[in-house]
Amino acid sequence: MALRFEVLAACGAARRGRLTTPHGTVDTPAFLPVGTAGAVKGVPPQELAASGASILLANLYHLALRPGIDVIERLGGLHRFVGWPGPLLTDSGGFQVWSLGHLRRVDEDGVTFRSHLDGSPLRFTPEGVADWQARLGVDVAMALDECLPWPVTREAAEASWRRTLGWARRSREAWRGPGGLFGIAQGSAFRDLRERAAADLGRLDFDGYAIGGVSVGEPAAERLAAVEWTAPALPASRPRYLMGVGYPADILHAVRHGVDLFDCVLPARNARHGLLFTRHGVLRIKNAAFREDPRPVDAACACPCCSRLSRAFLHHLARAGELTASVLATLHNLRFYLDFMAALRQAIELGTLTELTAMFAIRSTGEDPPDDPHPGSDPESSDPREKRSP
RNA sequence: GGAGGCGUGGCCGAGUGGACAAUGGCAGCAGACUGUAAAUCUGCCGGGCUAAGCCCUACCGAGGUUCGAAUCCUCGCGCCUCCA
Repeated sequence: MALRFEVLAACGAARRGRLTTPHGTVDTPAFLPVGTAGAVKGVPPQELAASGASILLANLYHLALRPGIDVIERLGGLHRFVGWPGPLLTDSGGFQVWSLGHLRRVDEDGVTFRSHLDGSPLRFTPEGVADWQARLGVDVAMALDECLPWPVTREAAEASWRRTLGWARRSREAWRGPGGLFGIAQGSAFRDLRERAAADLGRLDFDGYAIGGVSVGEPAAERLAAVEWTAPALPASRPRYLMGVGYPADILHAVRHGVDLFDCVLPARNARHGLLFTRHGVLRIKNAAFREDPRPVDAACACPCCSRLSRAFLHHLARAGELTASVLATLHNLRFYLDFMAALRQAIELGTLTELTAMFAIRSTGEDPPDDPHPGSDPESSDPREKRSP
């Protein structure tokens, strides 16, 4: 078996684990920064390691389109190509079935995309996707799945799951890579379907199991429910991976239900858009309130940004549209997420999970963000400009 | 001295008799973002109200023509270009 997963400690359903891959180990719960095209936008691979990342996510659809699987293979595989020697996971392109919904056609055998770059057709089948990921040499490959939009009828969700399950089976049989292969459970917002999907998938003996089909625009309650239904129904001996989630509160919630791995574009994208995560809540650095704020973004953070730069400077760079603002903010948000995950791991070992909500300014789980017309008025926040995380 | 051109909301800049509180862009104020077609997108952006409607004040200034003027005329003021 290419991957080994051990559960080192538990706290309720939450697990403190270790995933061993061909390119190194991943302490779980872990967060995977999203490097769609091979790098997190604005962050060189070396800096990523310094931020505390142990495993990086890249995207097969985007890499297959550009520069092409052949090119990466000839250049010595994905690790060498992107300059990241640690564990790598590639998403299969299943998410693009949703996000690029108008550019693809799904049939029983697979998916045909029309390139968003030049319109040329590109065929994705379970076997082809497994083969590409094997040739890239990734540590964790994802089976091709159909990520459904929300909402969707029960009939559509059921038919889709039957198809995705077939693809999962074919992927499992086709997998010849050096790393492990994860299957992805779907089921949309239907409890019995979610539970059945988890059970169906669990019988296929994957190296890990993902919960897919969330964070596609559904209400928070449904997203949380999908996790609560699916996670416990997946094999306990393998890592569980919640794809595309989320805010710290979502992550904490999922960890409490036994999820081990997460990935999300939020820390990187929000950073580029001027939204910074801090231990005192969220902060929109471009807001006028920070123009002359000499304090660091988060005094408790050791990222390159917080260790010597002021909010005022970051505010200035962001307003000036300077590239460096994005770089610094991304470095910070990633560091925040990775610190959060480290704290989560420690809390599971110590049995102090509950205290995290205060440490990282997490308001609650299981609720949509409140419609507060005056955010920042939380009495627990030391500064009215620091807003609580959703 | 002569000839011509131009002055529009914080800035740039459309509009050249009614559909104009006045297109755009920038700046400004706020918000969104969840397995990345995102360094993106959205809302507000003269003032006031018993606000999807109404009322004021507005296109350098002052007069005028007209049912009606940012748009036409006259006179100022300011700026620019060319020729001497």
